[in-house]
Parts: sequence; C-alpha cells; structure tokens
Amino acid sequence: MRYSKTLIPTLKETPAEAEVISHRLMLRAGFIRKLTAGVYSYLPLGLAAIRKVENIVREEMNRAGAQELLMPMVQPADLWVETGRYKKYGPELLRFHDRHNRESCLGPTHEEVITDIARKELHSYRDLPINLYQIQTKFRDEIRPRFGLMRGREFVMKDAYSFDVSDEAASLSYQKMYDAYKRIFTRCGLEFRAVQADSGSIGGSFSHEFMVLAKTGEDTIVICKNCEFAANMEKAAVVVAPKERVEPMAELEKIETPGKRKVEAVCEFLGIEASKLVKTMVFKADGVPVAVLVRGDRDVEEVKLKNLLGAADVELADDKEVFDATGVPTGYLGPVGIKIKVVADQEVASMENFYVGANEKNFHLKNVNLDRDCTIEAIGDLRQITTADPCPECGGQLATTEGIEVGHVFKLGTGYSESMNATFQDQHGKEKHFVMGCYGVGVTRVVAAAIEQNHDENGIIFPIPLAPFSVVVLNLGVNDKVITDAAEKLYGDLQKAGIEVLLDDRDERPGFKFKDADLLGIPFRVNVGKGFVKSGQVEVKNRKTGDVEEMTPESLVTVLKKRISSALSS
RNA sequence: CGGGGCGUAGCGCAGCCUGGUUAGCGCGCCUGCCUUGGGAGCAGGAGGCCGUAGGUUCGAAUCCUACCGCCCCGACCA
Repeated sequence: MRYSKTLIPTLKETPAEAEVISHRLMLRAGFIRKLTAGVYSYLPLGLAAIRKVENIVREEMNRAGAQELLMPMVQPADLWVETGRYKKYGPELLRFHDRHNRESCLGPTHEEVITDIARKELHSYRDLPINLYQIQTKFRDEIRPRFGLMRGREFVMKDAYSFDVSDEAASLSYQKMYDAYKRIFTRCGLEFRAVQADSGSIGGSFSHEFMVLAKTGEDTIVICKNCEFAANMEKAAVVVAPKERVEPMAELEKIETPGKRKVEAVCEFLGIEASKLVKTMVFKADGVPVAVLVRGDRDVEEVKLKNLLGAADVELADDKEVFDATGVPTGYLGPVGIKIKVVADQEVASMENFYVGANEKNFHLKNVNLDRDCTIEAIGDLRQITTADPCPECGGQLATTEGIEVGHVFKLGTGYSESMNATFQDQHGKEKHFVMGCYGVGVTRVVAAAIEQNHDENGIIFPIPLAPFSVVVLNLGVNDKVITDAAEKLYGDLQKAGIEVLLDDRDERPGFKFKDADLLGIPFRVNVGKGFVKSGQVEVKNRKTGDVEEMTPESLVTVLKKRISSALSS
C-alpha cells in the first residue's frame, strides 16, 4: 500500500485519555479511534494487525480439527433463562427489547447458542467429538472499561466449544485446544505462560489461562523456579506442612489493648509477631456476612473464599456493615463467641495459643485455640500464596510476575447440556448429555498485549507475524527521479516476492518519515535516498535491534524474503 | 455503583479563582516560498453552539444548579 493513499492518522502528541502504553501507541499510530467508552473503531492498520492474529488463530484451530461457524450477536433472553444465566450474569449482559417487546441481549459469550445448535443438530455419538468456533465481536458491558483494547466493552474474540461423549474424551479435546493455544501464542511471537486458573462465572471444573508476560498485566501469576508449575495468583494452592502440636493449650485470657485496631499496632503493643495473631475479616457472601480467619500477616484471596462458600459474589464488608452484623467495631473482631458464621484458613487450624480480637472494644484474647474455643463452619485454603510458600507441586521456590490474559480454556462438563437438555444417543441407544469444553482467545487483546510487550520510546515494535506490514520502504527523495524510480521498483519487487510492504511516498522530510515508521512498528524499514544515488545500495534498518545494513535492492528482496518467511514459520 | 479528576479549534493545553465588549497559545490543517537523513524555517490563511439545559447579572467560557460525556482508583473478564 501507498502511505499517501492510506488512512494512517498518526499523532505527535498523546491524547489525554490514554494511560497504558499500548493504548497510547495505538492511538498515536493511528490504529484505533474511540467512539464511546470501551468501544473503538479499528482503522486500516489496526485492523490489519487484528487480521494477522485472526488468521493465525484460524489456521491453528483448523489444524486442531475445529470447524468455523458464525453465531448471532443478538440473542433471545429465553436461552439465557434456560441456563439460569439471565439472572446470574448481571449487568454486564446488555439487555434490550425489540419492537415486539421481546427480551433480548447482546452476546458476551455463546455457550447458550452453541448448546442450542448442538441439541438440535447433534444426535448421535457418531457426530462426536466436534469442536465449533467463531471469530466474532463480543459485547460485555464492563463496569469499567479501560486501557483501550485491553479491556474494551466491545472486542473481537475467538470462542470455541467442544462436545464429547465422555469426560475422558472431553479431556482429549481440552488437551488439543491447550496445545493449539500454545502454538497460537508462539506463532504470534509472544512471551507467554499457560497457568492454572479459576474457572470464574463461565463455570466448569478445570481451566488454564494463557498469559502474555508484561508489566502492565492485570493478573499476577505464580511460577515455580524448579518445575513447570504456573498458576494465577487467585488459584495457586497454598500447601501447609502438617504440624504437630508443641505447646500445651494455655488458658484463655482477656487483655486490654486500648485503641489498637490494626494488626501492626496490636502486635507492637503486645510485643508479638503478626504470625501469632489471627485477623477476623468480615465478607458479604451474596449479601450474607461471614467471618474469615487468616493469620495476621496473610491476605484473604477472595476467589478462594468464593469457591469455598459456593457464593456467586463476595465482597469485603465496610465498618458499618461489620458493626451491624456483629455488634463489634472493626479492629476488635474475633471468632470466639461471634454472632456470624466463621470460616478459617487452613493455616489457622495449626496455630497454637494465638491472639484474636475479643469482640469487645479495646480488648483482645490471648491463648486462643481453634478447636477448643471456636465454632468453625469450614476450613480451607483461603489466603493468597506468597513467594515464601513452597511450590504446591514440587516444593520448589516460587516467583511472581504480571501477565495479561489473552486466552482461557475451560472444561465445562455437562452443566450447560443438562440445563438445556442437550443430549445424544450413545452406542447402546442411551440418552446422554454432551460433555462440553469452551476455549477463548481475546483477539483484540492479543494485539494490545503484543504492544505492551514489544515497544520502546519511539513506538511499537511488532513481532513479524503480527505486523500490519513486514516492510516499509521510505522514498527519501520524492522529487528525485533516480530515488523515486528505485523506491517504486523496490516496492513492486517486494510485492511480487509476496511481502507485505508499505511505500512511504509522501512528500515529507526524511526525519518525519523515520518517526512515523518507528511509531508504526513495522519490522523492517528500507531507506531509499541519497546513498542509493551514490552507491546503488539501499539501507535496511531492523526496528527491533536497530541494526542497519546496506545492500543492493536485488539482494534486499532475497534477504528480507528469507528472514520474513523464517519468522512466520516458527 | 462508591471515591477522585476533567469537558475551551482535529490533538495537547492556557484563560475561570478576582464576570467586561475581537477567547488565546503550541501542534496539526490549507496557500505560497524555501528546505530535504531523525517530527525544519518564513509569510499568509481557514477553523470555536467555551459539553447540554436552566439560573444569577446590565453583561457569563468565567458565578450557581441540574443533567450528559470522558478519564483515573476499587469490585468483573478474552
């Protein structure tokens, strides 16, 4: 394409709305423009990058034996009522009425629609296994859209759904997708990790997330320095070594702690370590207050709490709610004689003669022992893992890093097929529910994540497989016939060689073109200028390494063709 | 939804506190000259319901009220 004929509205200054680097650069490079909160138009170059991701995803899905289809974005509420998600999904599901006043919604995901297709069109075990996918625009009315394409309300997603005869067969389908995803992100040229994950509101039993490693990631992931273990922080299991009781149970004692509310203050006042204290946090689980016990120096992991309680939603109660529920001001709460349900982190169960709030202002209790003094509803892994904890799989040392979730694979089981009564007949003529899996890739987010991971102060540095163009040819002498002829010929020759090339044929000064080329992040920049008139050679600059080489246009075509195709075939 | 901030030319901002007649600056855009290896220079020019509605006032971008929109921090997720 010719730059002069292409809409690439680059910006010298960064629009005030953009906070994270990918958002800023996509705006500045003229890739996207915002229409309204969380909703963007994709301009030609932005779309080109999105198409690159789509094509890689499509090829790998097809290679894995999945079939592409396309489902509607507008869906009838009835379907969502069947699975119970019309209620459960909450305000993120954009609902509206059509002219006949029928309830409808914009699809944030397509389990309902695909399951409807399955129950209507798949009847026999002979039809299975099958994996159907689409690449489509989704709409989720996010509470707070932000970071440009990283968390938009409207975004492009690849979603795939597998149907199997049994759990074992479903595991195979899952594994195939897991492998396909590894190939996808490897081919995209991204540094990523597959991690164990919580399955969230989509439901299901088993799940992995694919995380692009980047400082701006919204998720924290935990990886083992010793083995292959990697998990989302919110999922990573804490393993506590079983501990023998060493101290005899001491007598319960009430001690005065005037005005000492925070863990730190209490510990300092009493001259104890935070690990001898148990804090009592009150959460609202689907609106019902529950007290949660963790060691003083630990943090509650809300996702784990949610799972233990089987709640759809948990939220830390504020001071007033705590007082209303317990009659105790925050800071002096404790499990002994508290009015509400109590759950405890497993670690607390092995603590001896510890300290807690006395459920009375300005008092704490000493020498508390869980089994003797408290009534506990449930004990489980409720706290956030730390790098001081052992790897749950090999006991090795853990490290944390930030990641951007770009893909997620779930084993769904029969939840949807049961609620929607989607069945097939097995070999023995018996009706069975499909065992399902679902698999998502955030296509637009992949582009954002790629930029988060690959940029410098001058702009984007696209991995070759995702770049809108592989090469940009700069005509640095549009008024010079020799230079212009050479640039035009090179442009044509590169195209003939099957290379995607942008020709900067604008009547601009060289520095201006360099800046734009860097900003756009095109992997190879070819300068055709005065040097060519003198020596017959052009310059190639590698956007990533900054390396500059000189060669004749003829050898350039050969060299670039080789480099690009090797990058694409990795 | 809770907390914080912002809406003035295509973009980035000043002006507002302390109302006053032609609303400014930089970038970008248009014309011409000049220039041509890291976002040049000179000259001329176009472009603004000052977010919307109401109120106060002789007079409102400026003060007051409501609404709308956007951004940032928390709960959600590809």
